[in-house]
Amino acid sequence: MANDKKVQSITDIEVDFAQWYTDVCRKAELVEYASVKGFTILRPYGYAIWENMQSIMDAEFKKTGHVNVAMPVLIPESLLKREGELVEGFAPECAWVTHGGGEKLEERLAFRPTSETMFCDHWSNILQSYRELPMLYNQWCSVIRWEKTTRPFLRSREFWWQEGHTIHETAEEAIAETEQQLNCYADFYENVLAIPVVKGRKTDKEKFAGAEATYTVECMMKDRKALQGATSHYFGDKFSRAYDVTFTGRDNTIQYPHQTSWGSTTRMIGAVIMTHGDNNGLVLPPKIAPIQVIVLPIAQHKPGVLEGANALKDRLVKAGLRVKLDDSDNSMGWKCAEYEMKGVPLRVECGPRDLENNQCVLVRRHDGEKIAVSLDDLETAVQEQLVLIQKGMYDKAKENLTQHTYEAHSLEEAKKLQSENGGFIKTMWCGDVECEKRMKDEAGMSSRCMPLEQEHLGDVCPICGKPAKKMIYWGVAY
RNA sequence: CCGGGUGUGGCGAAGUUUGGUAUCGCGCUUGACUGGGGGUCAAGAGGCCGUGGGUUCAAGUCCCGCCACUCGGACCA
Repeated sequence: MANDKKVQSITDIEVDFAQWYTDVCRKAELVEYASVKGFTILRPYGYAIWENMQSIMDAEFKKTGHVNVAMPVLIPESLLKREGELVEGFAPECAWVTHGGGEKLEERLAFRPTSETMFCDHWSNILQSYRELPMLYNQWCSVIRWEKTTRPFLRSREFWWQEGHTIHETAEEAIAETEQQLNCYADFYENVLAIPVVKGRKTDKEKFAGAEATYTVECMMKDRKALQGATSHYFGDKFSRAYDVTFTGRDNTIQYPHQTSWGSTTRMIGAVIMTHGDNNGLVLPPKIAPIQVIVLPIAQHKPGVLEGANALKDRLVKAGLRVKLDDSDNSMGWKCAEYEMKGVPLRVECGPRDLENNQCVLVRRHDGEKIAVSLDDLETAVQEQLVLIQKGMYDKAKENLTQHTYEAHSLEEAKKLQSENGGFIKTMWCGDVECEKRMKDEAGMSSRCMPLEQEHLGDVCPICGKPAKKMIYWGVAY
């Protein structure tokens, strides 16, 4: 029942995953393409999801002392270029402003691809004493990176995100911040988005340009490809030195603060789509769903029905839920399909027969289960279901992750597992970038991360045979 | 950036081979009947066929250029 195809306008997930994804994005009215390639319009429904994500995350950031700021959108070229690795990493994908008011600028300006440079520049002007540390900043904004291949949410030339930037008196504090924010992301993914993650450290090849260490949460999509969910970076004092950010320490010497940055983007919406979605469209976890409950009156022109349905809606709103009642003249079938496409977690059906029996019918989006409940218990029953749905969605995604994480002891085995099953392949690794490149060339997989929770799978690197240093996850990534 | 594909009402397509009155489905508007899984009927509105040149009595259709989008590859949150 749950897998019955009810929405005809969305390509089947088994037929063409990429097309299915695009169909969902558009049929659920999340995005529309804009007139410049790689730029998308986040439509009200899509933006509402983002707003829910934002408000939950923002509250978490504030709990740990972070404050929001707003930095300029343009970076002078000379400022951007002060740190070599960052320039190398980002310059190729910068968009540049060369003219202002019709006149050519003396120095061209980059649209921010990320804002480390501006935070550093700002700090170099305001920081004086260790007493002012740490500075725990965050900003919600969009950035521009001139990507060649673009897809809604997953890779666009402009994307919305939050970027946290902090400076600390000591390396230990900065490292602790990096870990804290990584855990913040992991918790958000698991508890809010209902997406299980693998927490780990990126290899030098995959880490952020200019970072000392990059930590990541990696998740697995329904097509078993990997998606980098969010990253948290430790910079040491590299940027501080490059941008001359200094403070007077407790011992009255000039010191360089230790820095972190961490970011998560609207890509998380893509992760939700590809983790939970099905052939009927989007499936949203209750915690971020713009509409948690859709109330559908049946035969609404019959006396008492609409009134009954409205009363029911009012009770749920009063209980603190995000509820909508659709009393449009569309047919029942149309409405069911519409809210399934949009991923509304719970549908409440309320018709003449139900009202006669003092009941209504709850239908769960993620598994199609129907439950008749007495109107006496409406609020508790609905709230209970939303909790169960949130958990049910996580469990289902966790099963996909666990089932498709494999262990390999040779390059051949890794190749075979990848081509037959997809998913994550875990192996030991010597730490050599050459082995990483070989895995990419021969098996098509990049390293995802070295999980924080290490397992001992053997003593040697399966690629080169040298002694192994770490257990590492591989996968085909978005 | 390399290779393939596609541009025709809001969306999806047919028509292009062989030049000859702009088609279909969905959606939209108005009204009626309906209503427990994308309802039925009726009447409407909406298109210089991506763009610029050329060939021709005549171009959506043929020729040349450009642009955009899209799918693979390389690069990336």
